[in-house]
Amino acid sequence: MNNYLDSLNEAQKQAVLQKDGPMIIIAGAGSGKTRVLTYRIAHLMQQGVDAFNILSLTFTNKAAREMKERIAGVVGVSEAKNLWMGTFHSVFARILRSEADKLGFPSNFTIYDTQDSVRLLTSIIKEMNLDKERYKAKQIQNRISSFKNSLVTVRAYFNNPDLQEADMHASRPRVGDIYKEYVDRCFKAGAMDFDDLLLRTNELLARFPEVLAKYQDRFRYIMVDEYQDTNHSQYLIVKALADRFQNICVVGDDSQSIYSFRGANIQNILNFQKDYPDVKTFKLEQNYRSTKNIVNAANSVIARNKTKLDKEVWTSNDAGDSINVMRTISDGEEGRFVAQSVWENMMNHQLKPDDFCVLYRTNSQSRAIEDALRKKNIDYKIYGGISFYQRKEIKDILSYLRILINPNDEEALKRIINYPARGIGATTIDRLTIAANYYKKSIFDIIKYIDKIDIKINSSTKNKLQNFMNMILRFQIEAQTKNAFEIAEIVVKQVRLIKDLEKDGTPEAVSKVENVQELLNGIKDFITDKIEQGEDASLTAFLEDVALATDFDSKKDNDKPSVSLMTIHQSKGLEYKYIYIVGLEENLFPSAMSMNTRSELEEERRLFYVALTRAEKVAYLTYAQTRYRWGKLIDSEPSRFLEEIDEQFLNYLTPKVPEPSINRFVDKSLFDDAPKGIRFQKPIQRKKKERELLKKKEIEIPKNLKKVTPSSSTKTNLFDDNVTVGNIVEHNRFGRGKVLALEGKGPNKKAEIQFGTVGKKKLLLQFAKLKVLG
DNA sequence: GGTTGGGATGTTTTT
DNA sequence: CATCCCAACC
Repeated sequence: MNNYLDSLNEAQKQAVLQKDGPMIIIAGAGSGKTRVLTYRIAHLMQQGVDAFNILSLTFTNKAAREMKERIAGVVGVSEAKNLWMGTFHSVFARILRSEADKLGFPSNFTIYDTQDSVRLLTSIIKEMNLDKERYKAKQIQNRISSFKNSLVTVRAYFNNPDLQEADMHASRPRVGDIYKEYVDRCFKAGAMDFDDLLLRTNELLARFPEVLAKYQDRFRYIMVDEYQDTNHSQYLIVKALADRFQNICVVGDDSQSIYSFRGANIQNILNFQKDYPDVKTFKLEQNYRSTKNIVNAANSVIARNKTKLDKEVWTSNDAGDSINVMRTISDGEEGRFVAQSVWENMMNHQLKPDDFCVLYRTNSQSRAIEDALRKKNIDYKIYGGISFYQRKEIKDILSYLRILINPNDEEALKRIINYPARGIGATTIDRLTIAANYYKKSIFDIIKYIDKIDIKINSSTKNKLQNFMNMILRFQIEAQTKNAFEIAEIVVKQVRLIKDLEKDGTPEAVSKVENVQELLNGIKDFITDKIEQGEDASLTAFLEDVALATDFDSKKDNDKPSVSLMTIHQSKGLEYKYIYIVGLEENLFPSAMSMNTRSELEEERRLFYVALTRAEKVAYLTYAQTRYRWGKLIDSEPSRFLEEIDEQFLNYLTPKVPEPSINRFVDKSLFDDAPKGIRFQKPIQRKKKERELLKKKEIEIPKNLKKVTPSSSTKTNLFDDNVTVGNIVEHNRFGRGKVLALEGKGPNKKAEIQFGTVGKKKLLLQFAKLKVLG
């Protein structure tokens, strides 16, 4: 307990012992950064700093949890509990909850995820009658997000001619109006998106000096990990909070800045010295993680970047193996190579699956690896991709829970108001939305007062709306006396979400039911865990946890050892004995989207640096000559990063220069002006032509003629009266079936038919075009 | 108003 | 290849 300083090297020790004033720790990859942070906090506490006065901002919630555990090992569990530790988003979400009223938000505001934001924008763009091709919701969402990350509020936008001109230039003059409407709608819904959690925190601190003073006084010692990946908004929060005591310690590595696409500004770390002139700088340059070959190879690549701080990462570890480079024919073969290699290494070196990690640039690359590992019966786990909480069936249930907490949550309401189907269609929702905009109320409020306002909705639909509302109100009452798990269980049962799925019986439906079950278990675990810890176990707390959770946060320790598969971005801060970096091809890694400017390419290079420095012992770099992308086979060139590694550290498992394949003898451009093939014409093109032809024909056929022409078959009849109970009939899609019952008259006449393929169906005879077989 | 299948369309990375 | 959107159909 008191000899923790002895385990540190000189540079680490200096950083731990530096107590007051601004300081920056430049921490090379694998240099024991977490160790330093942990001990520094523990040391502060031993020096008499109250845990309540320490704020530590980490990059993931998992990192926060692990650090807290390690600190608890030094200072004890009960003291460590009082530390403020977490991601920017989760720490400030918590603060915003307690101060929400000042900003006009309810304390149980909803957190919109990206999907919610995009849906809301889609709806706004539609309501404004804008061309959705020109105003793509996803792109607009991105743009708004970047505004918020650099603190450009709606008003700031309209005061900024440059930004407006840029949008004008992109033929999107209404971006500002959309932005304004989006912000208003979020406010009305009592919702904040991810960026709002930071932007509104800035607003809170700027507008309310007494609030700023309160948190400045509380957070007397502030630490920020992964500082190279903070954005402007985060930078300002930190600056404001640290302004009084100036006890600010930032930790990071400019060579590992990889999140500029979401607003991270590498200048924050590069310019830290300018912000705090009397800053003390510490450099951790000794790498404890990797072999000499890996460290030096990584250095040789990152040396090509121009934008960087001066530092020299070195190691006293063994030289280790050379870095293996493998070329394969296809992405499929790449996967098989990885699986085979993992298997052999496990056998030859007594390793477990969790000693291995496969890294790739894009999530879609996981598939080929996955297939190969599965065939070899090697356990694996994929991180990222579509998270559990994004799945439709899960989001639907969460939307019910969100509505009970905050009935104004527009996106949640729209998801579930007609799921399961209760006869509230698109037209009704549109009318409600218009009314809500007009009265400046939420849709839920409109439903509440539907009898008191002028709205064109018929009484039976009004009834359905009121039934829906009453159901939600009933749930709300239940929620007052029951815990999050109980209420979730009630919702799932009463809304019959599972029942329909169970009836379905398809493999997809079965897995959905399992997912719902898993969600319920997750809520239960959450509650017991929180109660045990003496923390907030409310439904609001759970929903917040879910909104800000990452894949790693949900990882259970009791999972069986498995090979990890993830994107390089997600691998930040992790380490594995064996690392496979796959897909080292031009246009994939570096990405085709990130080769236009020097700074983009430098970020790709940092990404490669991060990937390689995850490895402790052995690294494999693989690339494929052909790869499926968008379902099409394309040729690939090896990545430039392979060329950039100093060759002395490499071991080629395949000859460096591939044998030219047959199609490489032929210059394809020779045929560029050849007539578009008769035989090899793309089917899509043919279909397009067919459609055009059909269109022309349709115009030529008089409409009334079509009506009287039921079908080419004389045996079918539009007003089919010769269908009787017991008939065997044939339907052109459902196949053969037996008529079980008839109901209705004339055009409304329906038959209930038992089909062999699709089960029971009720069909209107008018449309069904049944062929009576007997 | 609900369902379904075809078709268009899009993939970098994520709190 | 996979998802989303829309038209056609029920």
